[in-house]
Amino acid sequence: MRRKSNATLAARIEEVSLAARLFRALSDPQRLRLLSLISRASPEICVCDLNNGVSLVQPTVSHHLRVLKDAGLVTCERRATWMYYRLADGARQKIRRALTTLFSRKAHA
Amino acid sequence: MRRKSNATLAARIEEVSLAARLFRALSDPQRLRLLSLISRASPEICVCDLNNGVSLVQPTVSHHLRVLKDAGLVTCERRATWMYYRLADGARQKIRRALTTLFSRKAHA
DNA sequence: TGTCTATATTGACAATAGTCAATGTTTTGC
DNA sequence: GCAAAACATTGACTATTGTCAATATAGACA
Repeated sequence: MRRKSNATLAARIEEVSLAARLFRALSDPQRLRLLSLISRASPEICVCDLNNGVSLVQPTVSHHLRVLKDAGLVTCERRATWMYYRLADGARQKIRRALTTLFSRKAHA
Repeated sequence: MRRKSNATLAARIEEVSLAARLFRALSDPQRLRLLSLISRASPEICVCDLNNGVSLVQPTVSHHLRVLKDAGLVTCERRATWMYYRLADGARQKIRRALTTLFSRKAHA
């Protein structure tokens, strides 16, 4: 029984596309700095602190946070007037899996 | 004796910038597919095979290969009229190190 | 209700990036 | 040297992205 089919090929193309979107979220220095600040928080950090952490105006920070959230790398929660961001569960694993997909020998169609 | 100084802060900013550049090279699906083809080759692959591997014209493939090379992810070598690309030594480690920089708790200034 | 604070969204703009056609460069073989 | 093949580079065009100013939204509190 063959292990590869058109279905898995299509799935692999989708995987590559997902991986690319993930890496794109990581491809800006300011966004990387924000993610770094978030990932080192214990376990969360207020947006106001993030605003102070980079040399960008507030709407730009908000934009980057949205990109990180859309990529599934962070989650946020509102408490009172403040928004708290934290690393999403399995964010590191998600990236590691993307790399595995990229480099593993067997996965090729 | 304090372990962090302005010098290491500057170094960290540079590290973040480098990491972002690395991830940017990985942020395009077609380029990711090319890198995937290269990484699965044993141990190298001819550009003509890469051209057949994606649905892009030759100059576009050449452009993507240059981006990958500039990022230090692949190397190439000419033999006769053919160019052979292979994964750069330590390409995986380079990415892994970028992720470590990004997520490690201690490295923050 | 109204005001203040924190954050998000919208709109505009410049810069960057992906793509292709056309052209250039290098090597081979006659 | 010349023609052909393999690959790279250039130039042009469009789409996407990062940034900011202006505005909107949501919650706290008087």
